[in-house]
Order: sequence, then structure tokens, then C-alpha cells
Amino acid sequence: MTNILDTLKARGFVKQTVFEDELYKKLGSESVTFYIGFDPTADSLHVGHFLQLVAMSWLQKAGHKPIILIGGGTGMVGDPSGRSDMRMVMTPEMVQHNCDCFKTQMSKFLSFEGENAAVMINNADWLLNLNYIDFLREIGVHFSVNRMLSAECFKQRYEKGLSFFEFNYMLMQAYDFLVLNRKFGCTLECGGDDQWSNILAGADLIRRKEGREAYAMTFALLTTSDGKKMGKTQRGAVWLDPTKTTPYEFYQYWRNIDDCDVANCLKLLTYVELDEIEKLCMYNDERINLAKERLAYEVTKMVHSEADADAAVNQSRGAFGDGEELPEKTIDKGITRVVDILVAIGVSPSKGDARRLIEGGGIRINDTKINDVNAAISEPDLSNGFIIHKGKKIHFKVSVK
RNA sequence: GGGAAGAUUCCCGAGUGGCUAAAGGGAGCAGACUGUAAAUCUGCCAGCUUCGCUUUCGGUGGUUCGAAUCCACCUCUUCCCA
Repeated sequence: MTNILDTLKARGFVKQTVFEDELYKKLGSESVTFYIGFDPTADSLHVGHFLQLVAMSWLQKAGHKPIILIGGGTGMVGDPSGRSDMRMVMTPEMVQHNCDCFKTQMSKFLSFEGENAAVMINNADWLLNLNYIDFLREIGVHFSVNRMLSAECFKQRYEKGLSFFEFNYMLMQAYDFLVLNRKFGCTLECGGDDQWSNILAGADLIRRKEGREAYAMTFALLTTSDGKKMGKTQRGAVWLDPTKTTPYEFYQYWRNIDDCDVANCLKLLTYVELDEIEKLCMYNDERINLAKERLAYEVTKMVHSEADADAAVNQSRGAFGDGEELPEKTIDKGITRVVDILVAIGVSPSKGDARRLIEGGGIRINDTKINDVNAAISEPDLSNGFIIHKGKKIHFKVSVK
């Protein structure tokens, strides 16, 4: 049986580790309890979280026990990294609501039952009632400011400024790891590579304070080949919640990624075997599209369902090939002008935008280009339904309610 | 506590009384070319009842025929000194 660390490395997950040799042996010989932290700042996860969850599921499948730590404690204060944003104070109810949403979505990738069931824990349980003096005496003494300042994550913040709260973040996260180690025997913390300093601090703290082994491992962040964060679109993040990002849109997002990112995404986001990925991605011409289709299908199936993935494929055939199905939208009775319809179905954010789109020749109805800004849909089309195209990629079948 | 600078449209960043819905860049959208890719070139990029009107340049008042631009106060941010 192969060591899970080999698998993760081969697929490009692993960025940094501590005591890799020891960790390797441990992962190969026993069930390791590990954790990753998630901040409950929204009621849905996005694709960045998805990568972490896939990594977790690999580990769980190999027999290790996942702990999902929800940052309810830090969420009560608000994430300081969103600089200009209002620091929205989250009520316990909101945090609870977001946790519930997370759990539903996560249960598709992780098992909350069985021998090594995943568990979800909220750090508000211990962070909120922390006594400041006790914390300083117990935890604070183990941290050297000089060392913290030399950490990469703080260096980048020098110019922008760094609040004491943010500086404390490292201690809180380190403390989380310590608590999980004491209460649940958690010995490994994972996370995105941007969390390296914080994770390392926790592992260090446990070793120093408890004299016990503790390990750290960071995973690659989901970025494009030129280093930009993936998962952003015109309309914001790509969410896992089907009401925020429909399965069709989700499918299309992956179908449209750059050539050079396909292999990476297949390795990190799907369970497709490595040699198969290699075969799929060996082309530099249009045959690479098969790899994109496979990626989009697999990921949609994982996040939503096989039925949703099949539907998305069929709708895509209709939109881009010669299939029958198309994603559908309905409009209220009485809306007839093209401009109004574009706004009604959410293709344009405003009428001005819709007008410009028509003026620029970007809109077609039933394969006829619309040139007149005031054009309206004719009666037979209104009752029978019609197809609206925006550019080359957005196609909807529209019918009147 | 003392001193200095600053807050501009999604982001970065010009603008210092009318010609400014506000330069330039990035992102985004559309057109051409393609493979539902990239690169490149072109156009668009506050809202609306669109030959016009309305709302925008941290907040509130004020000066002016007229302010993003001048004055006052407030809020917040950054920097220097303690």
C-alpha cells in the first residue's frame, strides 16, 4: 500500500512540511488525527476551500481522522485582512448558520460517520472565554516577537501596516492546535500555503509546551499558471452552493480554464488517476478540450451530483454544439423588449449595459443578430419560447411564465 | 500626547474652481482571429423614462453663478517623535 504522503506529493498538493521523514512514517503506520481551519465568514464554501477538502478526503480515505475547525472565535471579531471592509461582527447565530451550511457541503467529500469520522469543532468554545492574563502567561511566553517579525507573512504587511490583532492571530491559531492536541490527540495541522507561519507556530508550541510531536503540512493554493488566484469571476467567487453558482455555471467555469491549468486542476481537484491525466493533457491543440471536459464533469459531479454533471454536459452541447438542451430561464409576462429581458434573466446587470451590448453586436435571438436597441420579441416567439445568445458563451432558452 | 501626509468610480492611480461621469493602467464584457484556450488587435466599461435627466470623488455644513477641486468641523488610515 502506498503512503498517502506519496500520493499527495505526486498530485502536487504538498508545499511545505516539518519533520517530513517522521511524518511519513507516522502516516504510513497509524491513523493520524489532523485538522484544517475554516473561517465561517460566508454561508457557502468556494473553490479555494474545495481544494483543501479534497486533500482532506485523500487523507481520510487513507484512514486518518479529520477535524474541521471552524473559526467562530476569530469570526466574532472579524477577519482583519479585508482591510477596507467594515468589520462585521458576526452573531453566534450567524456563525452557527454558516457552520451548518459548511457541514452540508462538506459531507459530500468527507464522511462524518464510521471509524475515522470527520468532526467539526468551533474554536469559539475555548477562545471566547479565554482569560487574557492566563493566556499571556501560558502561551505568550513561548513566542519571541523577534522571531515572529521575521516571518514572511508579517514582512509583507510592514508597508501596509499591521494591527496588534492581526499580530495576535498567529498566537490564537497556535493555541487552537494546542487545544486540539490536548483534547483530541491531533498531531497534524494542514492548510493553505499562506498559513505556513501560523501552522508552524502551532506545531512549535506543542513541541515546546507539551514536549510532544506535532507536524505541519501546507497545500498548494489554487492559482493559475501565472500565479493569480483561481475561482474569481465577474460575478464574484465561484461558490459550491448551487443557488449561488448554478451547476451549469460551475461546469462552464472549469470547461473554460486556460490550457496550462488543466493538468494541475485535474490532479488537485479530481480523483482521476495520474497516468490518465497525463494522457488527457499531452496535447497542445484542440484535443486538450477533452481534458477540460473531463475536469469540468468530474468536479461538477463531486460538488453537485452525477445528475447535475450530466445535465450540465447536455446543456453545454446545446449551447456550443448541436444538442437539444439548453440552460433555461423564465421571464414574467409583459416583458418584451430585448433590453428588459437581458436584465430580467440576469445576463446584464443594468439596462445601460444591455444597450451597449446590443450596440456592440453581442446579442443574438434565435441566431439573428439584434442591432436595434429598442428591439422587442415578436409574439410567436414569446409564446413558444426563444433562445438568447450573449457572445459566444452565454446561451439561454427563455420562456414566458 | 506632539508633528506630517492622505481618503477619487470594481482595484491601482491622475485630477487642485467651469472644457470632468472624472486621464492612464489592471480586471471585466463584446467584436475579429481561434480550440467554449492563450497571445494579439478593436470597441465598451455610474444609473435612468438616454438627442435629456439623476447620483458619484470619506462624512456634515459653508463660500461661490458654478466645487472632486476653496473653507470649517468630524470620521478613518498611514508615517515620524514619545
